[in-house]
Amino acid sequence: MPRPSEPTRERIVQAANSLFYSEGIRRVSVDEVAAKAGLTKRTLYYHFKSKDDLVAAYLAARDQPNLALFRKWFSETEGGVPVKVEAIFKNLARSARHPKWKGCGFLRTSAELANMPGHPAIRIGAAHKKKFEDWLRATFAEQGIADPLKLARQILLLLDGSFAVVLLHRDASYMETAGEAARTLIETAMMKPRRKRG
Amino acid sequence: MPRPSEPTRERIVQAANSLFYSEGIRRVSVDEVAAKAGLTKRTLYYHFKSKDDLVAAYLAARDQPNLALFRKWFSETEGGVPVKVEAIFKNLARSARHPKWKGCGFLRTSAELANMPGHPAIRIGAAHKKKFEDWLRATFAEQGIADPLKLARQILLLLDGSFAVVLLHRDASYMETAGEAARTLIETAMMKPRRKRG
DNA sequence: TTGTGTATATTCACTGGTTAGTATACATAC
DNA sequence: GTATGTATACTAACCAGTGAATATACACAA
Repeated sequence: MPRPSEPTRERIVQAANSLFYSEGIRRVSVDEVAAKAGLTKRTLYYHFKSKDDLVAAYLAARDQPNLALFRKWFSETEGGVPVKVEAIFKNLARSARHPKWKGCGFLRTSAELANMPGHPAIRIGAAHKKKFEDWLRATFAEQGIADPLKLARQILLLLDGSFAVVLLHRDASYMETAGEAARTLIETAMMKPRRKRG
Repeated sequence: MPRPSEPTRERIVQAANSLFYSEGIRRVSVDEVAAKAGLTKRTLYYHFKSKDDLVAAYLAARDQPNLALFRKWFSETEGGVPVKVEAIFKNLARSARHPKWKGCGFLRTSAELANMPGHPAIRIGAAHKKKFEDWLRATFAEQGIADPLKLARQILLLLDGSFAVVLLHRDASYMETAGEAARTLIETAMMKPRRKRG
């Protein structure tokens, strides 16, 4: 049944997403992913050439939705940039309190595959974080902040730090603490040598 | 050969440390650890009741040495607290440039075992980070900083964020960026409502 | 000094289960 | 009648944990 041909691959990626994210990549077998998608392993291997390929597809599918969510949280918040960025952390804290939350899929994958530095999935994760960093950098540059890249990286460090710390302690309040730090850093940067305005 | 009885267990933990850190917990088999320690799997299971037990011992062995290193980097640096804390990040960046560096063992373990929230190894990791946080908090409290716990957590977030980001991008300069952010946050906190002095 | 028992420490060989990936055949659509 | 897509059944390797036996050190009795 070739059918529209896309739903199958899509279903596999969704099953992979659900299982890899909640159980870990090495913990989940290809058979389990196939079963969750409602088909056989052999069919899965028709659509993906290897488990590594499937892992890469799993992360690639998380890239745009994640970025869109951050942008949405930013733009739907009233106020200046410091407050809008802090809102991302507050929303993230709310997500992190959900029992099914298990940290950042990109970071957990890079931790699990730390012995395979060139792995495609790690490249996808790195590109994802670079996109976020660049979006922040552009946002800060619009504000006339002196070194927008440095500030963007500092915010990214706080964000990824909160993913790691909250996963370890299962205490989402660290995310709000990170948000405060982010706001402080942005405010400090905006006070200094402004060229445009805030 | 009972012998002093300690070197064997010690050798096993060191072998586990080397393999789990560089390859990942789920990637390394108990047989591999035993082989690296120069004995049989059955002997390993005489000293440890399960692989989970061995994983916990692996992290427990990293706890004190890691903390001692941070304290050493702090105390051997000349200057005020902001500079001394920044020195931790600079030293960490130097470590991270070593090819065998693979991030923070505690964080990587919590990422790999994210589906087992109560795992003993995760508890050990959480306790380790709490010790570091508390040492920072005490240090900041001595400086008369208004909310030393909050500041300590913000520094911790930057530290763990740099572990995660540097592992993903393999770019240790993020650690120096995190150090600058830490210094900024500490300086900002010290400027405000000081009670003692710096 | 010699024999004997017991706790400690180690090995060999095995079990039962899992896993990534494949050879082959079958079905459907156009 | 060929492309696409799916399933059955298999391989070869790996892996956590165990059963049974053995070796050593040492305490104590003869």
